[in-house]
Amino acid sequence: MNGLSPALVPPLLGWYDQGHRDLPWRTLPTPYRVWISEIMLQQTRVEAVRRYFDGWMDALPDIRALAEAEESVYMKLWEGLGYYNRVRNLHRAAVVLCQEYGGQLPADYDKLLSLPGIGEYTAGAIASIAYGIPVPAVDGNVLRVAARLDNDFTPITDARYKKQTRERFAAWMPADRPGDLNQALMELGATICLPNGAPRCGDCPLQHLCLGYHHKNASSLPLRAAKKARRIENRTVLLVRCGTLVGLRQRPSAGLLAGLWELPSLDGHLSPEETRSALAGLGWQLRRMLSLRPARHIFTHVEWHMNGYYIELDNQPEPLTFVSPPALRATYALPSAFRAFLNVIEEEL
DNA sequence: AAAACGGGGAC
DNA sequence: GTCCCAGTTTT
Repeated sequence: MNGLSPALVPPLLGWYDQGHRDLPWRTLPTPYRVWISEIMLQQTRVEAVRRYFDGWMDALPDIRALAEAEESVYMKLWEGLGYYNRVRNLHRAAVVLCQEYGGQLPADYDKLLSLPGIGEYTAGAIASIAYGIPVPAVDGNVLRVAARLDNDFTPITDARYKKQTRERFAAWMPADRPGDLNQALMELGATICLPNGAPRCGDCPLQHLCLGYHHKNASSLPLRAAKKARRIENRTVLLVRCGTLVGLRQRPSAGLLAGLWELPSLDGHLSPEETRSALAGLGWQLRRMLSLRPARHIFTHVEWHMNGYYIELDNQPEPLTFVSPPALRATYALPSAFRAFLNVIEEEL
């Protein structure tokens, strides 16, 4: 009954070797593939990443291809995956790698850590999985496993708890198979030591070491800090057509959904009359206008409550960009928030 | 230390 | 509805 200790290594690796999920980025764990997969996996479930990984690799097979890619290309490949600064940082890091590291990811934890988008977890994951360097990779899974193993009620959202956990693993990371050990810990968290009070302790290879199980606290752990309430933003979204073309707008280069394309919108929930008036003031020549079914989209810290209008125009006013549905599908990265309204022209997309 | 930053799947 | 995910960066 040791809690988090080196005693977990043999049973955990033994369990991992008996069978684990077959993940595309693990079949050929080159540094580039490990890097891309780890960035995609930040705050994102494995099943979501599966749909993106191979497409990315086909389009941008190596670091140099990424460094030389147009912004619209890598943004489109990331469309719908969220946290879009991740893909901008991937590109920035690829440029640095080509300029300063000969187009290779360095086999060095601190050099990896210095790259844009690579923090403590990701540096540890790349170093251990791609290069066999004995450093920990402490993610949300590992924090949950650690809190239960130790019967520790410290909120795992506390930055000190994460740092402490990382240092405890670092003190005894085995030189043999550090990448598999890190992956086994995450695999355990994702398949056995499940969150939300639903651990499958009966199937756990570490049950005999687990203080949380011993004290019957496994399903009560870990503790997390309370979440903040989201603010609500009311928008009036416009699905604009001019002939067969769709009117898009590019979002500002900073903030929420930075740099992505979007359906144009107005602040607040506007009535048809208010909308007509506002658009006439902008020089939009309305031919036709229909109400669309309202929709909501929930982000981490804000909710959009959206009313929508389908609008046909006789002109193509600034600052809109008018694109054909095939061009929209192929080239313009649109966030998921507008999906409900785009469904109106789904058959064209 | 807290907030910003997406989206979706499971309950 | 709530939870939380193979987190990082900025404030």
